[in-house]
Amino acid sequence: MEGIKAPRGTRDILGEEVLLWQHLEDVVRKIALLFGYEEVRTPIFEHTELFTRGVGEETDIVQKEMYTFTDKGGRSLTLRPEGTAPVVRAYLEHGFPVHEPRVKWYYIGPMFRYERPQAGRMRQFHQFGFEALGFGEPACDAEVIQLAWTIYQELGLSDLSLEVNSIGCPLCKPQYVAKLREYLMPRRERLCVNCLRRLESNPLRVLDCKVERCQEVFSEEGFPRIHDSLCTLCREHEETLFTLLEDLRIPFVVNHRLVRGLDYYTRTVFEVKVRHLGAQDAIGGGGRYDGLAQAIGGPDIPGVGFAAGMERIVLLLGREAKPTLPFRVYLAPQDAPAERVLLSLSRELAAQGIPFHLDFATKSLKYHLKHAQRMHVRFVVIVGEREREAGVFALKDLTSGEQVSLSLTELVARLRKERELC
RNA sequence: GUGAGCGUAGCUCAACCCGGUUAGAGCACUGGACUGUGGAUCCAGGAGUUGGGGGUUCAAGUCCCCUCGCUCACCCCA
Repeated sequence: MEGIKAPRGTRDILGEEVLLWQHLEDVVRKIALLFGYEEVRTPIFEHTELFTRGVGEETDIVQKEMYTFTDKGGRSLTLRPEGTAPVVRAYLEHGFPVHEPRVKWYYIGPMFRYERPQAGRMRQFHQFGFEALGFGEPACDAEVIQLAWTIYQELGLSDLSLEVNSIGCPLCKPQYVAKLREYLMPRRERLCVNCLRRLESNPLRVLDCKVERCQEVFSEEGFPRIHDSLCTLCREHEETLFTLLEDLRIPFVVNHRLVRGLDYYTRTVFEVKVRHLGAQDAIGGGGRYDGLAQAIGGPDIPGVGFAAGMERIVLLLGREAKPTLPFRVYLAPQDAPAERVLLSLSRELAAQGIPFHLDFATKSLKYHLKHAQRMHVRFVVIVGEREREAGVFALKDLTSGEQVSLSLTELVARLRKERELC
């Protein structure tokens, strides 16, 4: 067929699924407000350089997943693959380091990565995220994790696991990388080709290799743990965070192999996983990125944040109870004059804050009632010749089947009451 | 980028192995039985270039090849 379809890796969100998305967004905004995070909206595309420098040349995102294009002015632009670098760019661009160095922001919106789609992975996907810029304290790491945890709880998600690790800072990370390389080089025959490549380009990433033979190497006695290479400050940071998480009664496990894909992370990294979601089981992750602001040309500003995948969360929400449909009144005119009456009524309902669906007289009453039922609407207002002559509105309750004649004021009062009860 | 599975009506599927007339059914939709009253029942109707192209054959939805798309997995992540 010549019909144009949504491009690969994109999709339409419609029908009842929209209610799930709205619910998720409502919860995110509510919890953000509670924790004092303000919304920031950055462009969907940025200069490519922001991501190559901010996310890291060696990352999968930059090497193979970016939607990069040249605009008519010859600029290289990229559809944002993640939210943190743009937020930090906005922070720097608007001079926050000088006039308000400590901000807590959140965002919700689409991200783009060129990958083969599969369950829970799309080329256009959506994330919400929180970023605390200018905060170097471990308590802020704890707050961000608590924020994430609170949202998942508010959404009623269960079976979640939180993994935490520290990958050090520019002082101690290189020392560990050196140790790691030193340990692995004599054993390189036992590593997969992928790990051999990463050992050169991005050594930390070998840790989360899933090849069993590689993991055997990493599990052996004497394999250097990143934890043992942390400098004093990083170690203190980590210990404080763990204590605070325990205070907050947020269950977590330390995963010494958790490194995460983006180059900008320092110290704390964490990931939230869920069972029963197929291969793509991470529904959120984040960490500290004290080097990011400098990497994209700003001053030395610490930061910590997290991002969550909304498609994956909606998949989980969809398995729970169906969303409750909003209250709505169906307006069913029987003839042209009745359309005028109901059109006027609709203006009154709108003024009173009562949602409605107005259909038109080209359809039979039978159609209207059937249609109203299919829309899960409980109340139908019918106006035909009889009602017009009597100057009333017929209100039918589809649940009980009963029907009453009401004046305009009675009708509005009744509907307001029903809406309250809903 | 690699691998596997799958593409038939708006949706779910049948017919495919083993080629054979006009590709069927349920749901949904529209109308009617019921000329102003839904859910049930019955009847009727619209709807398909069987993803696209090529090949084999007297004959292709069915077999073969190519291509596009979808799905899942690898990779990696959200």
